[in-house]
Amino acid sequence: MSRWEPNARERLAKAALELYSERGYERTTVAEIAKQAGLTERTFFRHYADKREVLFDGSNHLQDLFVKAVGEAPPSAAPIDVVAAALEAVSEVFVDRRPFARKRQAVITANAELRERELIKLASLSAALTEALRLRGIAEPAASLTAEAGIAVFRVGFERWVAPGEERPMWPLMREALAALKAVTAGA
Amino acid sequence: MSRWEPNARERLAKAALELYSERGYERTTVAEIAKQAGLTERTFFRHYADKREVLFDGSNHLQDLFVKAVGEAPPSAAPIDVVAAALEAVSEVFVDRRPFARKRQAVITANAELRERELIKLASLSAALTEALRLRGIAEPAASLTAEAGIAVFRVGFERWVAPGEERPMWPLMREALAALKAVTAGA
DNA sequence: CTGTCGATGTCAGTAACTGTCATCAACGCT
DNA sequence: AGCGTTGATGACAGTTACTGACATCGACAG
Repeated sequence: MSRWEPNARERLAKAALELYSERGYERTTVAEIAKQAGLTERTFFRHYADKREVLFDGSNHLQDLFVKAVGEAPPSAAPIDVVAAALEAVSEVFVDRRPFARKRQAVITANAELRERELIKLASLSAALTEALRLRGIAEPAASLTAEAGIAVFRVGFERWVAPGEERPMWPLMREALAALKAVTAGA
Repeated sequence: MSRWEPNARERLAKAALELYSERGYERTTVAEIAKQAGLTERTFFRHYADKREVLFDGSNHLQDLFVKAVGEAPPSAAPIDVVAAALEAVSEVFVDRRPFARKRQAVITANAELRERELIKLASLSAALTEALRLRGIAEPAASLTAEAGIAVFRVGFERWVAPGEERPMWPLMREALAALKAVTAGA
């Protein structure tokens, strides 16, 4: 018999999302989250660096997926097609996650601090993508710009995918966004 | 004779940049900044919403410049050319600001909280750009993607412009970044 | 049976940020 | 000249995010 209930980290993440949804991020204290999870405030900060981070536990996983997909693309593929392949691979793991994503995104969108954190996670993703593209022999600034463009497509596609009423799967939305970007940068 | 020294806001911004540069952002307290400026901590928070915002006083001005330049582009110009024109206009105002920009950027790059704030300012810029493009009749998602692409170019170009040893003016660097983006999204 | 380990609790402390009230030069009005 | 208002600042108390240090005690290896 264990001394404590297992899965402290997951309990904290769940409690945080619930409370942020109900009362709003700002009117929720860390002490309340910890109490809801049957823990203390100090333990919360042992699992998450700060009050925002608890909503971004999956971002490392997402980043790994992107990098892995880039690494597995055919060697001959053009940079933009590598990114497209990564977007397709990533889209798959979001199937069945839309209800959770919507709840989480509503919380993030409602608070500036959380939007900041989301942006730096996307920037980190972009940096990892840049590095993965460079490993394929793509030079700067093409690598950075391809990565930034890919993240821009991901952002726009994701926004539409979580939008209320939207029911199409993620990949077609990403493909549309990518096509729109290509059309726009083509010049006229 | 005035009751207080004038330009409290500017004094605070100057003191903050100096102290952040010398000791680092985290080891500087708001009380120290205020004291250096001959004011109190409470007054600091009357001028700036938080400890980060004091480094981003100019971002509204930059945003206005972007929007204004988009509005003044020839009506027949393609979206990407409108953004290019805006980048050129914006580049002009950075002449003579490179030493200041380098000092400020060094502080921001060294701290995650400040990078977050910088990212949300760029996101706000992107949103304003999107709106300005929509006012020209450009539909979604082309407007968003053009704006995001423009900001990506600005980011890459700016990064090179502030890099140590770089002496070329801003606009050629922006032009190069834009050309690289076009090359990359063209598909190869 | 015993010693180490690891997750948690407890507690004190710092600093960012906020609400509230007081102060007092400047300024306009009579 | 007198006087009420205004606006920028100071003073001060309070909340809460976050950190460091030390204590606790089941699990587990030997």
